[in-house]
Amino acid sequence: MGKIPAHRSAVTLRDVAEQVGITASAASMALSDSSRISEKTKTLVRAAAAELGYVPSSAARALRNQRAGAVALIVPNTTRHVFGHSYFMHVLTGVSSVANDRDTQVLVSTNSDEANGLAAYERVMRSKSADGAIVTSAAVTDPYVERLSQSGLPVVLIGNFPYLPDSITVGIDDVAAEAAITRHLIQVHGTKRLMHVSGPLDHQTAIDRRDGFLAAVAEAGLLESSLVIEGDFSEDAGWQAVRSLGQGIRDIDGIVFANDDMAFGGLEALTDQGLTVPGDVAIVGFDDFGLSRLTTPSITTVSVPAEDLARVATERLFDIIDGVSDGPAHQHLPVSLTLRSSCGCVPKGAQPHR
Amino acid sequence: MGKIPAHRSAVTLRDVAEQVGITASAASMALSDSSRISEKTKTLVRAAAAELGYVPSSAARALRNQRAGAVALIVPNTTRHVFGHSYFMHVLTGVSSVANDRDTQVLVSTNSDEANGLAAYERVMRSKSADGAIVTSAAVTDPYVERLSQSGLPVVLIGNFPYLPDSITVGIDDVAAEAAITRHLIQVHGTKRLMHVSGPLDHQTAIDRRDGFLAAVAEAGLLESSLVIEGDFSEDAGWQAVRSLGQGIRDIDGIVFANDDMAFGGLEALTDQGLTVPGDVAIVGFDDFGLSRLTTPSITTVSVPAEDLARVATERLFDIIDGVSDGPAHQHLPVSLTLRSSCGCVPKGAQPHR
DNA sequence: CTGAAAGCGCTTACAG
DNA sequence: CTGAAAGCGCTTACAG
Repeated sequence: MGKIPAHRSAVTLRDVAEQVGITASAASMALSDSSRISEKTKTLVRAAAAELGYVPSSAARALRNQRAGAVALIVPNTTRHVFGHSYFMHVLTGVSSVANDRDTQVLVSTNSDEANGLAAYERVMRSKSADGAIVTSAAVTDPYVERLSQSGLPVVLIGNFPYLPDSITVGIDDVAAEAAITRHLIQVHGTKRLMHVSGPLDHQTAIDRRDGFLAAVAEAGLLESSLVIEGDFSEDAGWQAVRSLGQGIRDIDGIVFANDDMAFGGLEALTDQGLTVPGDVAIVGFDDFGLSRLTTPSITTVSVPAEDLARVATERLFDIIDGVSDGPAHQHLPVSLTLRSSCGCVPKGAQPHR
Repeated sequence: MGKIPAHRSAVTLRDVAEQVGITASAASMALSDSSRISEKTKTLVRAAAAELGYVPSSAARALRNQRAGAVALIVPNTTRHVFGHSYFMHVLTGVSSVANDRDTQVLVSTNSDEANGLAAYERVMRSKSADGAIVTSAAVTDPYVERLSQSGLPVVLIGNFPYLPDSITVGIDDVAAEAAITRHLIQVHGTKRLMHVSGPLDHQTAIDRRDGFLAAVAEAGLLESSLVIEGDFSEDAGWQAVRSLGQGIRDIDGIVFANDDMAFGGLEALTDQGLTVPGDVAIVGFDDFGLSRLTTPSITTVSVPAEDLARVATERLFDIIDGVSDGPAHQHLPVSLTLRSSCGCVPKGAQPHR
């Protein structure tokens, strides 16, 4: 009693206004630099706001403006296992940086368990906690992605969703990229008997990369001598795929793994069997989220610009939220081939240590 | 005109109430299961809400209740580099799972650049976008952590902050853990000339782990023959530390790396120089965020329960928000030693493939 | 030009 | 017991 609680004393616009001797309305206009308010008053109000440490209430603003001032990053739990931690950190970083520039909060919805009937991220949108969403799911079978993208709410998907032609997407051309790296193996390193270890084929990314592999192999007339094994993007799956061939692995001279994690596992399995990489078998991965340059040998891979994808997707999302709806519905960002040792490009030991 | 926009038609409590023929007030009470409302009306209201797809406006609720219904996970950008992606995904997962159970949103503030004077996360709190914050910074020098923890706002820190005795923290006992794993190297594997590669010594974690190492070495009477090199938790630093000794590395028979990433780099450097691990030199790491079991040899390490830390911290945060302020100010969760090949425990090749 | 009311969507304290 | 007003903190359309 008599003591002012240190933290519960939220400073409101009214406090600022009173200090200057005007109404909250006027103070509001002053802070938004309205031409109705004199420069003198504006200066006074700004000073008072700074002195009192005024920060607008996000709730009041959201309610009044009918805008949350937040975007949601939605991560279906299955996706996390499929794409790994680094991918999401890159995406989160990209989303955050764009959102920060717009003074917008980032809400992460991992949908840990879809216990409550309504998917966690559906609630986020319906409660208007966020003005729009970035979705990173890739499972072809995820019904929520479809619902969300058709809800009319501002949503941008990262990846490719050919079965949702009306959605807005930002991705890479997985087919072309996987074809390109496969061609590299064939044309530069002369591999003739290739294996592809794919991702889970209920994921568009996995489908596309496999198709890219098959296209490159077919155009080189090597379809007959090639094979595809389905994995699940995990390091373990790469290991299993190599092992599953038994001694047959010795007939293979090139392996295109659909991501780096599987390449790590495959590399381990090959080494365990006394095969050298790239000497006996050349291998390549996909993603380049940070580990592929650290293995021995380092992994040749396709560098996916995850952070840029997120950044572009978020900018697109803001455009949609703001009613700017031009721009291509489906965008592809360029990727680059990162040539390292595992394909035979950089001689072992010759590469600088990072 | 005449066409009802599909998505902007937010259903409010008033819509629900009208359908039942009561006031919004009554509908509100019905949905919150107030004893003032008859069972019959409650049933009607619930049905109407379900039919119309009513979800309460988070902004209106927040404004009225003076509660955001969200917690913030604050990640100073320096920290991300220091602890890596996996650590944050574990923390995020832990925070999300507890927040989900409480129907609370998770807001991630990465404070990408502290351009706007006020740190991004200070704005989050001041604008009442979140009711409390989990902070994962570890830099001893971070002034914001101190300000935030002394702001009176509900804040729980993950880690140890001895210089902030009034803060609420959840961490592990880094000193004891590093001492324990060092003792393991000495007592079980008989190492006599030990090196410690520490983290950046302006981080409490780095200081504590170094102190743990020194304590164990001292109690074994090996202080004379031991040395400490400061790293920065990066894989590269581990590599550099080993290299920096030149041929002197051949006098070392045990290395305690302050985290796994540095152990990876160190392992590579050792192997490059023709030294075998654990044959010539036994090494151990710290963290166990997923990669240490995949290297060859796999890395013996201290398993840090990052997700549990986050979970406990978040539960604590909710208690504080709810005014429950008992419980220890500084909590330590137990850690476990995970014995693998790099210390010499599991004979090479004998371990099952993950 | 400027003052001050209305209203965003809730919840609960108050009046009847 | 129950109906309906008041008010959370903003912003802007409206009245003067």
